[in-house]
This record gives sequence, structure tokens and C-alpha cells, in this order.
Amino acid sequence: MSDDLGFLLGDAARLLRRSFDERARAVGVTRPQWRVLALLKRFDGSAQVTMADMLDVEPITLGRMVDRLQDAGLVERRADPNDRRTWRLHLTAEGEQKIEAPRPTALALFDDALAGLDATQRTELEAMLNIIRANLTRKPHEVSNG
Amino acid sequence: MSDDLGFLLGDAARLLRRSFDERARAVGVTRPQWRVLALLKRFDGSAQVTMADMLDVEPITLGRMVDRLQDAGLVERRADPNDRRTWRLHLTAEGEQKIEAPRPTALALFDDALAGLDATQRTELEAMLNIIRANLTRKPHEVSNG
DNA sequence: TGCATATAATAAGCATGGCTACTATATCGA
DNA sequence: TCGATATAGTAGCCATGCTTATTATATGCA
Repeated sequence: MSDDLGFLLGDAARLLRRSFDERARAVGVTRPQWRVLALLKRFDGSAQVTMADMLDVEPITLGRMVDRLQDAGLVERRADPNDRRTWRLHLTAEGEQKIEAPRPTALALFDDALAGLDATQRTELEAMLNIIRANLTRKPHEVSNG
Repeated sequence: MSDDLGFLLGDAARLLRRSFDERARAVGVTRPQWRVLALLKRFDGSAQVTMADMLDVEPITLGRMVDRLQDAGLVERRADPNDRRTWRLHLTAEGEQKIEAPRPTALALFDDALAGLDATQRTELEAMLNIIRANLTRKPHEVSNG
């Protein structure tokens, strides 16, 4: 029933996450880090709180990820000229390069994961997952993935 | 396409997880801990490696969870008479009591999450998620080989 | 029997993600 | 202008989950 469905959803997502991590280990960027970089490419110069909101994680979670990304030389914090509390985030050249690397891996994985589902089913699955996401989202987010 | 689907699945699962955690905070058992307890009720006396396998997590992950569950008095480790390497896990009375507590919360949450999907759609969603799970449960090289 | 290998569990170290608490800075209202 | 409140970010602590390495014990084979 809906009971199983909830667990199933969690299971499928966890397996997907793990499979991606296994395959993408060589890339040198984790999946969540990749999300940050990809979003940053679209919204370069965002404040941390904005990024956290778009990624739907807590500001402290994003802050710690940015610490690591900064250590790795992939992201830069720059002061905001109008608000001394905020950092503006910017991709470095190296960070931008990292974005494309995992994409083939992701596409191959999704392809494997969805094997046995035809185009109609995939469309329907996407629609249903969108409904679920909307049901669970407190505030509307324009972007919740990279 | 399948690109979006992968992220969508992750998003939906993350939102579901977070919503559950928010609602179930008062219960005093986390969602993964609840999984352990519920499985242990069905398979009382399992070895840690067996539980880890059923839960599809690494043995060390389960081991640490059992540490905490043991500290909380919900689970007991007992020596295996035939194999001195293994611990047999058992629910305590208190642990058994904790199992039912989150269930109404989970059911209400799943209900909210699946609002707008009729019975047919839910059945189909379940079938599709089962396929995805099966696709990802196979070993990585088997998956990539078709 | 004895040695090689496999298995169960744990240790150390890391990343993600949450919560509460705190600092620094902005902003709003009297 | 000043005080209350809101906001951006960080620190400390915890749980989950992974990888690699290590210890103890079983087991299989010569």
C-alpha cells in the first residue's frame, strides 16, 4: 500500500545515490557537490542562503560544503559590497570544468535504472514524482536540482 | 528526460525523509533506527551481517546503529553459541514498544505525499519503483552490461 | 594437521545533513 | 536615533552512510 510506496521511494533513491557515488568516485566531486557546482553555474554570484534555499538544504549544510569546495579550489567566496553579512559564491575555472565530467556517468546510470520502462511509463513516472515533490514542498522552489 | 527523472527521484525521497523526520521527532527513534527495529521484530535473533544485508547498508553502518540502539536500551546483543564472531540481535521490550509509535505518522505522511494520485496510479508507481530498485540492486558490472 | 582464505565485526576517517546556539550585520518602527 | 527584530553565516554536536584497514574466528584444502 502507500506504506510500501514510501519505503520503496526511499529505497530506490538510496540505491540510485549509491550507484552514482560508486561510478563517479573517480571524478573527484561528490553528487551533492556536483549539484552545488551545476546550480552555481546557472546562478553565479548567489549568496549562500539563496543557494541553500534552491538546493533545499539548511544554510549550515551548504556552508560546510562550500568550505570543502573552497578548499578544493572549485568555488570562491567574495564579499558582497552591499551586505557585509553575505558571501557571494563564484565558480573557479577548475570548478566549471568539473561540472561536465559526471554527466555521462549520470546519464548511463539513469538509463540503467530505468531499464524496462518505456517512454510512456517514464513520462508518467516523472509526472507522479513531480506531484509527490509538490505535495511535500513547503515553499515553491524554482530549482530543486542541478 | 531520464536526467530529470533521476534528480526527481532523489528530490522526492529526500523530501519524504525530511518530512518524516520532522513529524516523528517526538517519537525518540529515527527513521533508520525504526527500520532496524521493525526488521528485527520480523527476524529476531539475526546476525548483524544478515540485518545489514536485508537493510542494504554496510555492516559497519548497521553496527554503529546497533551501538546507539543498545545504548538506548532498545536492542540487545547476545553471543552466538556456534560462532564466536557473530552477535545475535534481539529486541528488548522497550524496543518492541517503539515500533508502533511512528506508524500513524508514516501513514499520514505517505497519504499527504501521494495526494492527487489515484489507486491505479499508485499501483503503477509501485510497480515502476520496484523495477528501478531491481535494476539497481544487481551488481554494477551486470547493470552496465545490460 | 596446518596454512590459506573467507567471514563477522569493529576502528578510523570522511561527507552529507539536521538541530540548537551564537555572532555580526541590516532593517524596521517608534 | 535607538531599540527590537530579522537575516546571513558559523560553531558544536549528533546520526547516517561510505571506504579502507584491522582483529578474531571459521572453514576449506592439501
